[in-house]
Amino acid sequence: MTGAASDALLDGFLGYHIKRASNVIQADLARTLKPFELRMITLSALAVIAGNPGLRQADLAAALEIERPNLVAVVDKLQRRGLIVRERDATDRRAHALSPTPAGRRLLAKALAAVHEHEARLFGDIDPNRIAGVADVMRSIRNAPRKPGQ
Amino acid sequence: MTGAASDALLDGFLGYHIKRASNVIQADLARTLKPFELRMITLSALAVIAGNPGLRQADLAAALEIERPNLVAVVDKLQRRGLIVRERDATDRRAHALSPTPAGRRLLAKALAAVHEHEARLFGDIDPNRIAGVADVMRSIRNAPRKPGQ
DNA sequence: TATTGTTATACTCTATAACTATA
DNA sequence: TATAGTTATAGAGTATAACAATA
Repeated sequence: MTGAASDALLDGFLGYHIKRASNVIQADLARTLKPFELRMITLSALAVIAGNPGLRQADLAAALEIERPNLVAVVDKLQRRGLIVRERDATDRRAHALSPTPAGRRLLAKALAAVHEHEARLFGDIDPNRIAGVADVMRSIRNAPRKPGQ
Repeated sequence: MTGAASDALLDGFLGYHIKRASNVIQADLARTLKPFELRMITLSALAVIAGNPGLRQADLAAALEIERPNLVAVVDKLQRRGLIVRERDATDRRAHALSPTPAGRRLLAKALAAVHEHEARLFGDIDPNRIAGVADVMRSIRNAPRKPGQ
């Protein structure tokens, strides 16, 4: 046997299709964000900080559903680049309040515009109503009951 | 600022929603497949081999769109567990022909049944017509024009 | 006692260059 | 020259345990 192989046994699984599409999107987005020296997670963090100035790292981690330890390097990088400021919370000295700098807001705006172009390239042929429907399904998956860890 | 943070700046991006859902699915699927000692990629490879007995590794890599080097360990593992056989192709001695063993087919059937339960848990509340529509969109994303690498 | 941020660590996933053996 | 499979390697992404400072 040689040539194109069928994935018929996997075709009935939505998770398989989502994973395949997610890989394509991730690879294309990485190239799109490279000129900005941003990655998907760094951009997401910057966007949530810009949309919620003064929030704590724990709230950011919860909003993006990433583990707190994995956020440290991301926030460090944004701070070192002068895109956000990290200040001690006056009322709770354990917490760090995160806010975007003007430079952070400017870079975010440019990067989001590039992501728009990237999505237009990848999703441009798809009916906007279908896209909205897909987004709804993705949101409901996020809220679905999950298997408890052992 | 404390408490739930908004991701409003990211809400308009389909890629963001797909990534978030994909993470949830991946985590739940990993727990589902743990008793079988399979991961998403190992199961996918086994399923494609079972659906295309005798195919070459290069064809398997193309079918799953993963790099050839990353397939080696996956195929090794399946072979060491006696789930597939790897034979030299008679007409092209460079190539390896991959086929499932009876044990491989049995484990695949059990694992696919578990994945069905996992998808019912995650997607059970979603209208089947919408699920089919989402799968269509995911397939079209796979075929979308991509940014060339630098 | 519990929580915030952190360090250390490990495992998985993905990508690239270079090698070997065959064609 | 080109292709199939492999080795080595590096970079991201993700998860868990444990610690210091603070509540």
